[in-house]
Amino acid sequence: MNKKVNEDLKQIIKDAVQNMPRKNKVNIEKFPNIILTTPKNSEHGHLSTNIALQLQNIFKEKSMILANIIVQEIQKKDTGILEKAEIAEPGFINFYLKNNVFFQILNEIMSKKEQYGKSNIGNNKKILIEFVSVNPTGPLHVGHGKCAAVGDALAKILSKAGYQVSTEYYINDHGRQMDILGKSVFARYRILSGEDVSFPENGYKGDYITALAKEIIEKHNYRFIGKNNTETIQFFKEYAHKKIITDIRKDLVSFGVEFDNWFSEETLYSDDKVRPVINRLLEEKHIYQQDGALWFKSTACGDEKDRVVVRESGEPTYFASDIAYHEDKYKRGFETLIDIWGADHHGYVKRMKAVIDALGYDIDSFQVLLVQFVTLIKEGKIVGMSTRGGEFVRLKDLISEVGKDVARYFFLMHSHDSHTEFDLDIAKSQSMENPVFYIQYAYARICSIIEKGKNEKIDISEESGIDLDLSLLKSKEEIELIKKLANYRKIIERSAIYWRPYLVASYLHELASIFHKYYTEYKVINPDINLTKSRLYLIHATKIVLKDALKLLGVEAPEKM
RNA sequence: GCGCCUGUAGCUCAAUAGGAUAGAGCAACGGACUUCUAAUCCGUAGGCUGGGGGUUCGACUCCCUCCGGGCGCGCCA
Repeated sequence: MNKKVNEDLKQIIKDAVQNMPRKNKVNIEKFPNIILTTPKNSEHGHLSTNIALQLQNIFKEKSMILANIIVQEIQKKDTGILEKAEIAEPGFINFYLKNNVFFQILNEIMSKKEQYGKSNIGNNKKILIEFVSVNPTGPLHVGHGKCAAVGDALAKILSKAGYQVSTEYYINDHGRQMDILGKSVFARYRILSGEDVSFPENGYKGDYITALAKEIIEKHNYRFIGKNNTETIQFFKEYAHKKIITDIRKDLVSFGVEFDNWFSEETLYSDDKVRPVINRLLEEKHIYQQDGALWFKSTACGDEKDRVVVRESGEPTYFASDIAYHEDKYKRGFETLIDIWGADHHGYVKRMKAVIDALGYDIDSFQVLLVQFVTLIKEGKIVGMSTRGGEFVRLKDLISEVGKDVARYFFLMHSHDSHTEFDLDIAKSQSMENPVFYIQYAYARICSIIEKGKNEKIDISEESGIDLDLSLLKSKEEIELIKKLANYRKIIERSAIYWRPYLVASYLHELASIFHKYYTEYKVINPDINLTKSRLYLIHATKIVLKDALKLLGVEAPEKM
């Protein structure tokens, strides 16, 4: 329900509880939070509260009796929004709202347009979401796609919920992995040129490495043969790195994901940001020396063991960069940091939390969202996805097979917390098995009706609400639809608070479902002109919400299908 | 062995943060197009929520325990 109605009703309940006659003369020391829910079962009213159940222990009185007294108290005055209030076992109070409350929601949607559903729970807080951040040693695969979709949708949802959001991709372009990449491509180059050399044991074996080597042969011929020196390796490294990053960026763009910032690990060293923070932590005794290496005391935050930040060789670890990187995030003014990682990195969470603590920031201001693995199903069988062997399905291929919209929706339709299955055959089928088309179809149907209305010279705009007789919208299905539209803001907020983009996805499916039912049952354009106008107004509002929610997920809203 | 995630209809997943009769989609079966797009709608069937204990007005949800699945436990990133 819209905010004002919710607040008003809470106040009404609160007043009623405070004014109610008390048998046991109990004072309410701590007033319980009044919780209003929208019941699943429409027989339980439009809104419901469990306040009487919560109060029964405080008042030492049966909840049904309390509920009864509260309802009597509420009924003493006209609230303007309530049709009636009922009690139900074992002590719920169910509220039925007046119809004009619903009509106001339609007016609100039509006047606010895409601003409808916007919330301010974020309080303009600066929040940084870092996601994907795949090593630039190979192309993106399907598993990364899930992180990308979740991160991107979350950013949009948080922004709608009133946060000041920035997104970032962290490029690990510093450590040994980059050297291995350079050596891998060089080795492939030499093999292709006919040299009898063995491929490095720990090298990257994917076919993209071969493709890179071929590309270099085309551009530079065989001029690197016999020049097995650091300069050559450096060239191969930089070439491969640049090319892979470009491809990653391209794949992400075609997936509808664009970052506000690409942060290079290398710059942490070139700008000398690592050493100072390590020294500081050393002074503050969060880091100590042992066996010739520097160790960070992550056991302070429940980690299994302390972790090395600078090796015996004097070379800093990846972890050292991460300390500096996260400090830098705070220094840039972000109050909340969200990192989205694949579930295989979960062992890293505790040490990072310990870092945040040691740096002196609130441990809860740093949150990690672990995205569980995706199992890809093709023809009923599981498709292998080993990263090193190079036998994974690329995000690029997935997009070209099923399209951006379907791929994104499939990643977003379930909780990031659960291991999901991605069935390629269902995703490809343009049938009713596919929930994306189901939602888009609802949108297209609405567009089609509005178009037909225009052809018959019946046009509806936001101003027309004043002249309309919305009380004509009284069928169960119409009220259901409006109720769902009214719930939009709440879904955004919950989705933002618990970082669950899938709530928006399932909301969309439910909204589409209600619309489809309504569509089948009633004709929007019908002989009664006033009824037609009111119904057009309703579906127009539905269209606005559908489009906005789809936008949050990064899924297109086609006008025709 | 320790840690994180997970176990709900034949399958894929929900369940409003502890709420009312555990719900959707697919698959199965039976219906609905002369009408704004049938990529839709309606109906039938399908459940000891992995097992057992506990907490309370009330548990899929929280706690303990056991069993199963995924992932991780480097001076790799």
